[in-house]
Amino acid sequence: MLDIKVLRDDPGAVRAGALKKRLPDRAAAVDRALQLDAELRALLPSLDALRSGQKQASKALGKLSPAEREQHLQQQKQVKAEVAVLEEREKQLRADLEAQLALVPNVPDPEVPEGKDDTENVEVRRWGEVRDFGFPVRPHDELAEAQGWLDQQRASDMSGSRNYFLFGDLALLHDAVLRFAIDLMVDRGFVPVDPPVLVRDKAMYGTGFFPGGEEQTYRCEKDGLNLIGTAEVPVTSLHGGEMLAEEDLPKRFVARSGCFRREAGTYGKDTRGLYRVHQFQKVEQVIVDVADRERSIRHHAHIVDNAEALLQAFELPYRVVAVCGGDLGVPQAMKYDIEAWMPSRKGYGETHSASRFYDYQARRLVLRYRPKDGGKPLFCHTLNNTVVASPRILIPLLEMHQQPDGTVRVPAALQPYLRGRSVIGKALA
RNA sequence: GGAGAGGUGGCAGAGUGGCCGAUUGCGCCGCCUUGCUAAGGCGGUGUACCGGAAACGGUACCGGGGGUUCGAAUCCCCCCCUCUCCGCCA
Repeated sequence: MLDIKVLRDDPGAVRAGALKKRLPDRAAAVDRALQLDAELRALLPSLDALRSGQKQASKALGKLSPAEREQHLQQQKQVKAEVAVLEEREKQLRADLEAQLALVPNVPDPEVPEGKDDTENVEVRRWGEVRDFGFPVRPHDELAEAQGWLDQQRASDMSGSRNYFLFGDLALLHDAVLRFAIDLMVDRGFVPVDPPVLVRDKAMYGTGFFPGGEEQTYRCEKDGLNLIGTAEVPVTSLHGGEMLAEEDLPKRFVARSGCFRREAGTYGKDTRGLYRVHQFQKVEQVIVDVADRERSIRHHAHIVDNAEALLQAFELPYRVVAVCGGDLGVPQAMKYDIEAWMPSRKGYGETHSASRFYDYQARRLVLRYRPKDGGKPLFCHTLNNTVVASPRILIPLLEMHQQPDGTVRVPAALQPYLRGRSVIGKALA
């Protein structure tokens, strides 16, 4: 949610931002919001004056004699009816304004590249070499099935497509990457969190997933709860509605959770293997800090660096891309994706997504802090990034570290999490 | 799932129809007293919106939403949450 004052001051910039995100209908919401805002502001002075009169008269009424009282009572009933009409109008306008304002996307930063979709994201840097294997490379799913580590057939029979069973050493590796990720982040000063995975609409709305993301979300209608697609939702919402002290900021969290995504509208896309699945585990980093753009930008660089440290420890080549306008979500002001090299895809595949929001989420969440100098409360800035998502990360791990005989080398950083083993799997025929 | 008690400002905690946007305490800010520290005295201190250059004025807000009333933190209804007891249970 943007401040309505930003729309009043510079509607053109907000409209242009929505268009940069390739969301023309959301750009139209800017004008609808301003129209409603103007109507509301035209209404309020007269309504307030009317209410003021009513309030005073009511107060006086308490002190009148019974005879005078009767006469004034009739007058007051009239006023009451007038106020009721205007209040109804006010309520409607406020609700409509809120709804339109919620549709207005965050304005992308100037540094966000122009572009229509992910093919126009701009590479910022690369790390690591895409080595020449010198033997036929097995796709991760074939390798994993051959090792007895993966069963997608029975998972589909049981739970539908895009589900999986992991077994044996791959199940252990899955857990190892997650635990490594948490340790890495705890070492870097983040507070570990195990959040709820079922949340009310308020948290989905507050983080900007609703309205718009309903089709991507599993919903437990009976209880009015939603399964989260990322721990960003509960963790960023953690202090929603609260007034933090500046001394408490920044807050840095690292959360591990199950993540659930319906993947509606992706039929036929990434159908193979463990790339796009309905349920996965993710370790997510979230930062809440003061309203300072420069600081947000620095945090953004840091959370990208945290993810790069993990990929480097996993010895996986990757690149960082600046996400273009058309591929940017509604609430984000700027986003970097990190993509690891995946031989079976013959390309880089997204493993991390680092977003900064400024106060867009905090406004929706009413997440505020009181500045040290005792000034007016301000909305916080929020950011988040993946630390690791698994099983997706297992794709490059298996594919890049496989050996000619079908065994898989374990990077040194992960060996402590596998009881010191440096290789997993048996020699395949 | 059943029974009860509660949800009030940054925090704690009064307030059962008009004198309440709300006593008081803590915290915070300013001034004063005081060799330092500790302690004390006086004053100030909620949020949002509207109007205003500002001073300031107005309105709304006592978990959320409806209702009764000229008037609601206070009475009624629905929902959410917290706590205690009982039941069930990984």
